[in-house]
Amino acid sequence: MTEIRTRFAPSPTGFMHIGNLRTALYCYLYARHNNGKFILRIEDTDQQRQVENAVEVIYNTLLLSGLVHDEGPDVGGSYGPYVQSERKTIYAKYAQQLIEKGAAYYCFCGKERLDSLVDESGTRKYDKHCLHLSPQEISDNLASGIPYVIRQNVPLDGTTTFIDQVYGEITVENKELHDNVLMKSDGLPTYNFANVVDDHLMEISHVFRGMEYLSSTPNYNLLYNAFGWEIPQYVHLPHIMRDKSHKLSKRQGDANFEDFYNKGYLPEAILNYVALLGWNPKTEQEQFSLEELVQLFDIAGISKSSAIFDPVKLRWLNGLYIKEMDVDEFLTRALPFYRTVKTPVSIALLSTLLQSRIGAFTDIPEKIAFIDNYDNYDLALFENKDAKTTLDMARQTLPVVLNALRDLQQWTNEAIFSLYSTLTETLGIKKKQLLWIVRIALTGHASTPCGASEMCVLIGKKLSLKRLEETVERL
RNA sequence: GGUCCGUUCGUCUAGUCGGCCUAGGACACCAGGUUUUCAUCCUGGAGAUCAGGGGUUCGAAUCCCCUACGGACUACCA
Repeated sequence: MTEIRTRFAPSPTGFMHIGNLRTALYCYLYARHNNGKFILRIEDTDQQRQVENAVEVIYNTLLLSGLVHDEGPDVGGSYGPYVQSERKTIYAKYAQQLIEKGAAYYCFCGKERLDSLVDESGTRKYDKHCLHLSPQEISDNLASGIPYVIRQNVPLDGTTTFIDQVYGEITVENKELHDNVLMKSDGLPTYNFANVVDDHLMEISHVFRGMEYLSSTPNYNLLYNAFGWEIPQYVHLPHIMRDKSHKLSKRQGDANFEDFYNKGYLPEAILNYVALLGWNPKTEQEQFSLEELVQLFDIAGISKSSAIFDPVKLRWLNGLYIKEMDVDEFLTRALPFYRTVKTPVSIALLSTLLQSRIGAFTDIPEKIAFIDNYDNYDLALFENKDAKTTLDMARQTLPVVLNALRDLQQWTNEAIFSLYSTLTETLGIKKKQLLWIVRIALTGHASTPCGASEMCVLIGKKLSLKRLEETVERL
């Protein structure tokens, strides 16, 4: 059995959006699942659309997400070069072969003539005008330096059939196909040509790509056949949508890997979520490590219909991963987001409090803003229907609590909490009531990611007492 | 316009060769419980007549046909 070889072939035109990432993931999973090779190839044949640093973005994304490639521009391999712009002479050679076989031809038509071919529906189909040029005309044109392209010569009759691993058997009439440009006038190939040559030369066994290529696949097969090459297995993937009728686009900004990463999403969570968008693992499990995904991945589980990207579910999954992180790791990731806090607090405690309460690390500044934001809070907060607390109750309770806390030697959560417990008895109120009142006095907020004793530990004895004094004063 | 592809809860989906589907799970939502408010966690609820219409069949979300809607392609972009 021949080796499984998959390739991720992005063009360096900007960010790595979620759809791209999923294609890379599936390529990776399929290759690893079958002990095959995962190859990275850079498709940079369109010089106009090149974006500075886009290749670095690709490397970085693959690196961060753990999708390690076996061959590629940076790691080498025996099928190189892995950058299309460096394979120029290869394409030229094969294009020549195609011309000799009659499967392609020179075309000297200019823009004006091409535009004149547009029909009433706005479609422009090339009329094979240059196919009928005499050898003499062709060599004259070539000699006089008239710009040219090389076009595929698609048969006028017959049909082309292929089997896609996701969509099944697809048949198209050849007369519906266009004589695509294979080599551009700048000497570089189009995707329509380069992908065929490269996939063959790199011995790619399974071609994973977006389903936008489904309708041009017959063109590619005609090319494979003209060369006498074996056609690879096709795995066309449904699109990931922003909403019911819009594809996720690079322009949208927030749908790319780097942004999510920078917002504090974990690569494992992003990968996990993306894997499940359009693929079903045949279990009801929702959380998977990359290794588990490798184990389970199966083309049969890929769905045919497009999926809408749901940031809410990604967030939930990310929260799950965050809760499972070990404390030190959490602390490291969270630290940069603590900078906004001016009040000195216990970072370790803050982290344990936060870990179960955030869906992404960028939630932190907002979640901890209450620490600094204390002055002149609304005293009406002491009135709570649920706990049945009143302002009066606060007036009587807080001075007692304040005194008791002043005398407390051990400033730990346990000590403080048990102090509260004893005080409820001496004051004759419910624990829930005391805790509510004290927490309000310490935080000035109805809802905080910590309780009345945790807050004391968090901001320390000095500040705790100061805040309580302030509140007693105001009451 | 033409060609190709798709259509199950708001969203991601299960549903292999028609019967166990009075359509299952997850997110989101709602309610209750635990908890030091919040969050976590636990329990429960609501939510799809399977796009619509015709067939085939004893029986269809599952097979066939038509219609509608959505998407892709129709570039010297990939």
